[in-house]
Amino acid sequence: MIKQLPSTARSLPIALIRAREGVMSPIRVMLAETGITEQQWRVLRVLVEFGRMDTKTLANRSSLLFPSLTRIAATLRDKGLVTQTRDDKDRRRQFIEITANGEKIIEEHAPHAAQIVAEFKDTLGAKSYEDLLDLLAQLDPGTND
Amino acid sequence: MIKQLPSTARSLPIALIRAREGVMSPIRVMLAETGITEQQWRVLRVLVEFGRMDTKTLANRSSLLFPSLTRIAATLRDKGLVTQTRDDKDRRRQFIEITANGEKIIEEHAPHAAQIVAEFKDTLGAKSYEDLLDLLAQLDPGTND
DNA sequence: AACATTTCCTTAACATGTTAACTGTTGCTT
DNA sequence: AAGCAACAGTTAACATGTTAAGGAAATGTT
Repeated sequence: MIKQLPSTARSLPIALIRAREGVMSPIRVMLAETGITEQQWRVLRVLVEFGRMDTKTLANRSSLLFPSLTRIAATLRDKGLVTQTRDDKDRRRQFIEITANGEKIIEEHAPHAAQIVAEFKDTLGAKSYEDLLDLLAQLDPGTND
Repeated sequence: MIKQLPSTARSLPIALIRAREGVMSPIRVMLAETGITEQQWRVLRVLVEFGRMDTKTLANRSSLLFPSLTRIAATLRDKGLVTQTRDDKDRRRQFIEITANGEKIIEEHAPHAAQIVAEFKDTLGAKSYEDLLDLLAQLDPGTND
């Protein structure tokens, strides 16, 4: 019997995709004028929040897989938005740091981004919004971070 | 000021990504033994649930963009899991239908998939689980479907 | 009928997701 | 010191996400 699966309308994975699409849609419009992608924005934001860090930590905090981050870091470096430096003590490791130009992009668009987020908070109501974040956190495998 | 943005730990887009990753992780393990991808699984599931339909409707119900569906449909056709036929009345349109082999894959793995979903339901509790789906639906742009 | 417009779908181009194989370093063992 | 496992990153290969352009068929307008 196939009815063991929930209808696609009430499928958790699909609901997550659609919600993400709904949230990202206006954000993508905002990002279009920055010239960087959603993931690049995420990386820069993490760098602004936490400062210079090694690639592994950056990948985790940005919720990106390693191979993706390798490519994204190269792109950001070519755009002059971050710098990459080797660790002298452990030459396998690499540190990534945001540049002034990188910070500028985040700063210039932070208000707009904040406004978009605020609108979703209004849509759901403050309490539901926090509840949602809590529920989503429970589904997150790396709740240990 | 950059503090206008919420900490990445409480960012809605990032929370959605991480939750999705948490949910998809065990599902991907299950899919690995089917030989099809997550999106291909989604397309087949929609076809099982609703039957033969045109590409546009299939794309919407599968939460896939058109170009993606074009490629996925071609892949599934090559694997013999779906068939594509032109509409005689409107030869622009194309109908896609699941094959017996396609149905077989869904049926054989539906119990496992249902079990994975059930475990998440247990984790959150039945009520929270439904609340979550409701909240996610509010973020979905196409709540009209 | 001729034309532009719309619709359904495909292709193209670039970025990312995902898994696996590979390189270079460091650390540990013997 | 030689050998080997573990670690940090990279590269490769294939599939998908995303936006834009293209192609073919249907529709609307004049």
